[in-house]
Amino acid sequence: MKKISEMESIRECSSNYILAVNDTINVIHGKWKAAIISSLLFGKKRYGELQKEIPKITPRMLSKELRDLEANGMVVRTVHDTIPVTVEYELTQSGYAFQHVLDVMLEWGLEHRKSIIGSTK
Amino acid sequence: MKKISEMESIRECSSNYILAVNDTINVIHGKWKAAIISSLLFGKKRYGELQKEIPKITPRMLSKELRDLEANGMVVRTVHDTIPVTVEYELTQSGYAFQHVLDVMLEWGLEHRKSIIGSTK
DNA sequence: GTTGAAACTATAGTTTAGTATACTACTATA
DNA sequence: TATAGTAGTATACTAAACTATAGTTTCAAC
Repeated sequence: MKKISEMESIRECSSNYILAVNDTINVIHGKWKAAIISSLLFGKKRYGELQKEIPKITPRMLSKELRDLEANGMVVRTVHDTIPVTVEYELTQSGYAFQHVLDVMLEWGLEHRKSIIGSTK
Repeated sequence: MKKISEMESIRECSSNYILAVNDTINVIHGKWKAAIISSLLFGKKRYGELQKEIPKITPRMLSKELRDLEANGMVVRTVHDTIPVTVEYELTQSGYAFQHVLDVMLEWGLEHRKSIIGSTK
C-alpha cells in the first residue's frame, strides 16, 4: 500500500523522519493543547464549558490555543446566533483521529512509568 | 488483560487522561528531544556524533537535553576510559519502545497534512 | 439605567526555553 | 612547549510561552 511505502521512505532518512514527526509535535505544542483536545474528544463544547473543564487556563490562553488549533485544522468554531451569542468548538475528523496518537502516548507512558519504578527499587 | 483495563479506566476520566498523556509529552518536550531520540534510534552515538547529526544544536542544549533524557530513563550514558575519554549515549528499552509513539505521530501527521491540503483546494 | 451572561481582548509583567560565544580539563603526539 | 581531540561548562543575552488582572461588546431582562 502507498501509506506503508511513504512511511518506509521517510523512516529511512533520519532528518526527514524528524521533520515529519515535528509537524505532529507542533500541533500539540504547549501547555494546554492536549488538555483542550482531550476535553473535546468527549464531545463539542462551548468556550465557557472548556474554561470550566480546564480549571487554571486563562481566557487569553484558551482563546489563543483555540485559534491555533483552528488554524491547524484540528477544531472548527461555530457561532450560533442565540442571545447572547454562543460559540461551539468541535474537533475535525483529523482532530478526532488524533485520539489514536494520544492513546499510544498514554500506553507508552504507563509502561515507561512501570519500567522506571522497576529499575529503581 | 490488565493493560486494557488500566487504559480503559484512565480513558473514562478526562482529567486523568490528560495527566497521563502529559507524562509522555513532558518526556519529549522542547525543540531538540525528538531529534536526539530519532538519531539514537539508528544506534548508539557519541556526543560529537550527535552534534554532527543535529546540525544547529549548541553544546549547551545538547548536554542539557541529554541530561534530561537520562534523568527520565530514556537514555543511558556510558563513559569509556579511552584516551581521550569517549562517552556513548544509547536508548533504554523504553527509549527504543518510543519509536512506536513516533511512528504513530508520523502516520497521523501525514494523514493530517493530506486532509488539510484536501480541504483548501 | 443597571445588572448579567457569553465570549472574548488589552496591557503589562514574569518565567522558561533557547542562542551566542568563549572557555575548561585531560592527555597524547609533534 | 604548542596543538589537537573529546566532552563538555560558564556567562550573558534574546525570544517565546505563559500569567495576572482588568476591560469590552452585545443584547435582554429587571
